[in-house]
Amino acid sequence: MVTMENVNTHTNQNESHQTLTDKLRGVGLRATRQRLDIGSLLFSGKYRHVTAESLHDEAIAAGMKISLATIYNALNQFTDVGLLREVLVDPTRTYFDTNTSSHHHFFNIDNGHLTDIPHDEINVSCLPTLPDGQIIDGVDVLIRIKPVA
Amino acid sequence: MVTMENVNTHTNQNESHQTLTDKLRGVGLRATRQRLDIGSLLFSGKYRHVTAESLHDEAIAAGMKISLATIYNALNQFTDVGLLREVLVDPTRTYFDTNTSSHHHFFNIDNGHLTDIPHDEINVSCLPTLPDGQIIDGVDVLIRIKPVA
DNA sequence: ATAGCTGCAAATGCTTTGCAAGGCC
DNA sequence: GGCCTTGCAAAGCATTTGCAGCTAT
Repeated sequence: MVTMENVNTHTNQNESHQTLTDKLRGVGLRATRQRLDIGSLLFSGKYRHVTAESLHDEAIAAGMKISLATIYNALNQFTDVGLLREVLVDPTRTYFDTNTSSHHHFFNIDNGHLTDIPHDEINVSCLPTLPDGQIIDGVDVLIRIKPVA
Repeated sequence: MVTMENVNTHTNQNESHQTLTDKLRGVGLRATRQRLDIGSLLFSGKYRHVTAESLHDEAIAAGMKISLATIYNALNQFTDVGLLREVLVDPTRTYFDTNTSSHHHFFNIDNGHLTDIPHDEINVSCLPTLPDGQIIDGVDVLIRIKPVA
């Protein structure tokens, strides 16, 4: 096997990685090269929706060296510590959302594309009483959309 | 409910199977013993939430002879023709709901239990405009609940 | 130094499928 | 009889895990 030297082969990430390092340490995770790499893809500004595979493809395309297993591990760890949020839309795969605040989604059932709906643009009046001894953990609204046939 | 006898000729079976037979034929499916059996479990009055495995366990416990593969096939066929509805709650398995009308759910994240919320007890004000050329296919509201820690 | 992380491959768990035998119409 | 359905086992997928080697702190 070929041993690669420990040099980042993709561009311009020192300063964003600097911030990411703090972000990761702040939640108790070591700032490894792999976590910094995918963190730079995920937390670069705009909110994103990814699957393990889409993120892996993207990382590989960007020249990063990271295995799919590590992507899975990182996405789950990021979710555990609140850096990401899982979105339930497709029973066959798991979507992760970099927007962890309370908001909802459009899901295009035709192409699998997810779009955010700002929290204040949806109003859910929840009249029903909860089963006894239960409290609300969260509310998810998914609006499935499709092309005008 | 217990099957009284093993009728295997063209003789009439019990009357709930009689109704089911029509129901199945009405959607273009042959009234096979297996489909009638699980239909009797699913459409016996009250609305139900099942997974392929839970329904299989139940069928076996009721003395029915049916394979898990056939359960999967039947649940998918029933869903295709509108006799069932898929509910997205758990990325690791598929839930089916015998209530196909517009309504929402409580999902107890502690034990995986699903509860219906009548349609008129939830009000979703949908202000956001849809992406161009798209129409709404459906709206799902999932309220995740948990025990009072 | 050492506890934690990575990556590969194998394992897992749910779901689907190929195909021969059997059942419904 | 002909075509659809069933059931088994095998395949398929997304995801997780065991473990040896590597790395961050």
